[in-house]
Amino acid sequence: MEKISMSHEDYLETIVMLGGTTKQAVRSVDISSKMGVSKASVNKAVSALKEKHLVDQPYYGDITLTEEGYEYGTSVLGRHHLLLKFLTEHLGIDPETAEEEACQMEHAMSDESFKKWATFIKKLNK
Amino acid sequence: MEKISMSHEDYLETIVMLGGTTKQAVRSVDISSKMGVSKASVNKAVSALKEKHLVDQPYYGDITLTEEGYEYGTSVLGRHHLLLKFLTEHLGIDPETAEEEACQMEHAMSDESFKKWATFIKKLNK
DNA sequence: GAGAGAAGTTAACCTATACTAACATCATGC
DNA sequence: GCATGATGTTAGTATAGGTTAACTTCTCTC
Repeated sequence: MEKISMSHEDYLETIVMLGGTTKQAVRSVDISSKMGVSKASVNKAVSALKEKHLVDQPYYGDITLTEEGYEYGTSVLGRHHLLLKFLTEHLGIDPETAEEEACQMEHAMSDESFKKWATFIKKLNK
Repeated sequence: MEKISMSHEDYLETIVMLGGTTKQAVRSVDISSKMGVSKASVNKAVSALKEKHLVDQPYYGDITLTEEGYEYGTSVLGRHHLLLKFLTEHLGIDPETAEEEACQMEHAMSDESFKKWATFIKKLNK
């Protein structure tokens, strides 16, 4: 899986958060309001993600994920949840701050490292 | 302390890594080679940091940090070391990967959170 | 089925950050 | 003390990611 920019990772993650899959479509305007960016920005990002075959979207139509896009978005969201859990439950950081920090940190974690994080956190819970 | 961009944080951090303080000057070309960016990029970034009173530099002269710049750079470097230690020693991530990931994550940690991280890691070592 | 408002698109623009190339200044060896 | 190579500066360019404003298309209600 080719690495994409943090910004593009955020778009994929948001689409998954909104329930997007290869079947379930998501509206541009919902991405826009969820992320707090303009409709134009979503349009631009989605066009780029189309080029990379990570999302599909017909002209003036709703957005679905490709297999690869779904996998990518899901993995980003997984890292997000893991980090959020760690920051709040184990470090005691307040939820809003943890949310922000997880949002940044999730982009800096490789698949390899994710596994190690997961193992570590599992052990902590025992 | 006003928050600056990740890129500018990297420049301050690098200056501290190279031994820069309020007294000890650092050369532009050394920042350039350490960071792997062009001399022109260093010049631009340093100019911006001068405007923010985080570094000092006379025309064609070497770079020193202001009190505030030193404090900022030191704190970024501290977060870097903490994360690197955690990623390598506790998660078992290999040093190169850990270095890269710490480099990204360090920008997503507030002072508040840093303290919590430090406390947590101290406990792990007991 | 036509009009109005919501949603999507496009064009033009802005900022941050990088680059290269050309130029200016410094500093060292002879 | 001056030429040359190293260092610093500036100008012009590119790309990524965002914006607003104007336009197109869709959809829902009557």
